[in-house]
Amino acid sequence: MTDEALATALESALGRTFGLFRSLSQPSGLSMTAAATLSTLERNGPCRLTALAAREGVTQPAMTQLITRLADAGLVCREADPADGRVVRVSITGEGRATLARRRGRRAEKLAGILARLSPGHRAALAAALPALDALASMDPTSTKEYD
Amino acid sequence: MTDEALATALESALGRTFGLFRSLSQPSGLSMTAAATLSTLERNGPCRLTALAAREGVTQPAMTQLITRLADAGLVCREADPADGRVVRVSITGEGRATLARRRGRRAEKLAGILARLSPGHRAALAAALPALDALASMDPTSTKEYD
DNA sequence: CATTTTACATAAGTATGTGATATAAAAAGC
DNA sequence: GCTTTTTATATCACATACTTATGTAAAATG
Repeated sequence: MTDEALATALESALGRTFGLFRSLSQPSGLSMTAAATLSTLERNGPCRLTALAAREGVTQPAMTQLITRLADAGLVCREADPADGRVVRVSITGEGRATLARRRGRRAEKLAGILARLSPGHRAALAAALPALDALASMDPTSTKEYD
Repeated sequence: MTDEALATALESALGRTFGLFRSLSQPSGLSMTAAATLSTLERNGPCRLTALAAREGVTQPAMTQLITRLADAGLVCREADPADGRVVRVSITGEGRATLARRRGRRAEKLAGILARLSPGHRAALAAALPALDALASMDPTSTKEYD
């Protein structure tokens, strides 16, 4: 399978999972961007605001606003960079981790119910692809670095 | 790996790919929900409005408005059901298919650039998981039918 | 030290979602 | 057959989370 064919098929499949993925959570609660941002912070540690915006595919003002909301909710913490007075370093708080864990538990429960209806072979294939999906999720869309 | 562990890991990985996935398209153009809805219509054929809403994880009013916008843009077509005067059957138009294909091409090109930076093993794992991802994408979040 | 660039904030507008409710057709009860 | 209830969609008012354009202050550049 060519890279181009893989990319096309993957774009299509992931795009179509979007609705299912959204239906895992009640409309109240964290937005997709908020959850993804918290996840990124949990996984990669403190991060600049602009880098977060690029990572999550939103504009810088959108990320400023999101971080303001998350900070007001106590889920993230903004700190000044001692070496550069312009930058804001954002990190996840304990409460942020706890919120994320609770959300993940609730969503995983629903997702498990859906996965149970897949064939065992499909479940095994998904399990085998987890490291690759994780690597894909960690890619920086702007970077040109090779091999995750 | 237990089903619960798979669900948790998958929820996390897919959630973190969200930002990358969004960054594949310019903010103008189809919204994620619009693209996913068109994809569903392309794949599954004509569909009731309420069924589409459930499928895409949005409320019925949201789907009514989305379909109105898509119909105004000529990407979908709403028809009355001859057998039931209440239902609206939505189908994708040729222009809808063309729009979707163009979008898919542009996004796949960007995604291919990102996939190229993954290890060959990871790419192979993703390719192997495509049928499973596709089956997952086709699951109805509300149904209880077994084995996709 | 003036100029440009970079990092973030603010403001105003827009798109897209929600909940509550209206309408009209079909199904159900009796 | 005529209410009553349910189902499918539409409409309305409002909330949220984006966008673009622009402002401000710190750092880098010449």
